[in-house]
Amino acid sequence: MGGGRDRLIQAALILASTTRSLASLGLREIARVAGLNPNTFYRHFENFDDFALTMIHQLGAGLRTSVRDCWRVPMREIPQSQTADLGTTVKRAQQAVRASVELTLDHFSANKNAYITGIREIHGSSPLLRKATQELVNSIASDLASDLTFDLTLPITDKKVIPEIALTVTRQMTFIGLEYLEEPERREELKEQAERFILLLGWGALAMQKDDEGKI
Amino acid sequence: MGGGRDRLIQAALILASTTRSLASLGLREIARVAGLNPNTFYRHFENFDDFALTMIHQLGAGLRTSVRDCWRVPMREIPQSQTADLGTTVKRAQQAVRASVELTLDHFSANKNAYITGIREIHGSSPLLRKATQELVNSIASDLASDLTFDLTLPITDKKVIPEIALTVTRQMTFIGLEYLEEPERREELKEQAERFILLLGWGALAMQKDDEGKI
DNA sequence: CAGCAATGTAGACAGGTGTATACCTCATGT
DNA sequence: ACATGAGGTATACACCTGTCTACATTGCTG
Repeated sequence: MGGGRDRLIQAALILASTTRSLASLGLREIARVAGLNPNTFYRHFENFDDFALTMIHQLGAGLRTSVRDCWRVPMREIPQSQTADLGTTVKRAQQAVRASVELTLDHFSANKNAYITGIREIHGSSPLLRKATQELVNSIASDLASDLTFDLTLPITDKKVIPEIALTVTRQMTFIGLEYLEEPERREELKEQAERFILLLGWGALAMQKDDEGKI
Repeated sequence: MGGGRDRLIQAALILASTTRSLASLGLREIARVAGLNPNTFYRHFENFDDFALTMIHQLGAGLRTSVRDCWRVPMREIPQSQTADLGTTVKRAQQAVRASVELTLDHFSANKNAYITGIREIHGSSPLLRKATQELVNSIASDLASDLTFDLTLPITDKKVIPEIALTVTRQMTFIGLEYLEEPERREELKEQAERFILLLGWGALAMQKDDEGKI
């Protein structure tokens, strides 16, 4: 019988996403669900912190790379701006955002347990796990910021504002994503809400910049 | 010796904000910190859920009423728009937002333990506490939405967008507020970040509306 | 084949936990 | 003046937890 390590991680994932927070799980509890002797735990991990951290990193690495495409693929289909007139560019951007939101929320559904477990630790009680998950959020946000600047040549001059928008969107998707998972009957409404929120930020960035230029 | 009930709540507040999540605290642990016999717990509360819920409600009621003024007071000092020209109105709005953010973050500092304990349960593991804290967030957001519509007569026609902005701002302050408490050296930066984010949403709402009107 | 490292198991220990039962104290209302 | 009930305490029980030591199985490698 092999793969005890993975079985422990799988068991913890199920337990954490359905019952309590990852940090509050017990080593015996996890081993019981995994169908293993409690001591097997020590064959693979030093402490419980070690276990939880490798789990977060493993889950996080998977989510980070796969969620990136949810935004990048639709973005690539937008033509570089400034070629066509502003009206059609905006319309295409809107469609891209809609497609991105759709893909991202599908990604939440497809990785439900991982998202629930991870998000639960963002504001959780263990400083170690909090730090790890917040770094993950920051990584995903900075991926998004890179893609926004390179793939979608936005007419935004203040380069500081794009990372901020990316971080805000990523954090907000934390809330909306969990609602999406927990209240399936509101899924369409939540998609529209997320889309509107993101477009609002985009519009805001453009309008604010135009105002600043007018003043200078 | 009296006030055992309050001493239990105070003890739980200290424990929850400094060590683990409220839901994962033990009844004996709390009584020990309160300097009381474990069984005293049962004199005041049915279960642990009962205890945690009354605690959330008590803390929440206090926070809700006092945080409302952090926004309302500066808002009241803005003149009704449409009287002066758009330029000065925008400037005054910006100052009001800055003052509101300042007051709100001071409010976080003054109620640090309560905020940490509460926010930790928003995405926590106990469905009961999650529901209670999310309702609290929704209440605060809807207070803000009311004040925005009545005190600050915004030129926004689509009435659905104001509650959405209020909810988004409230949720985002969850993140920024915790960072503000945990990283005092970044406080000024965080204030500016919060201010920019809120103004971005406001600009976005106005710009998007202007665009819609142009299309009709 | 022998040896070895990795993986899993069994049993035991000290300590913490929720909760039930019983007892004490003291202010309050009649 | 005294019964009553609320708040607080002491003890005990069964259970669960993390961790230690010792033993068994497996598969690879010389």
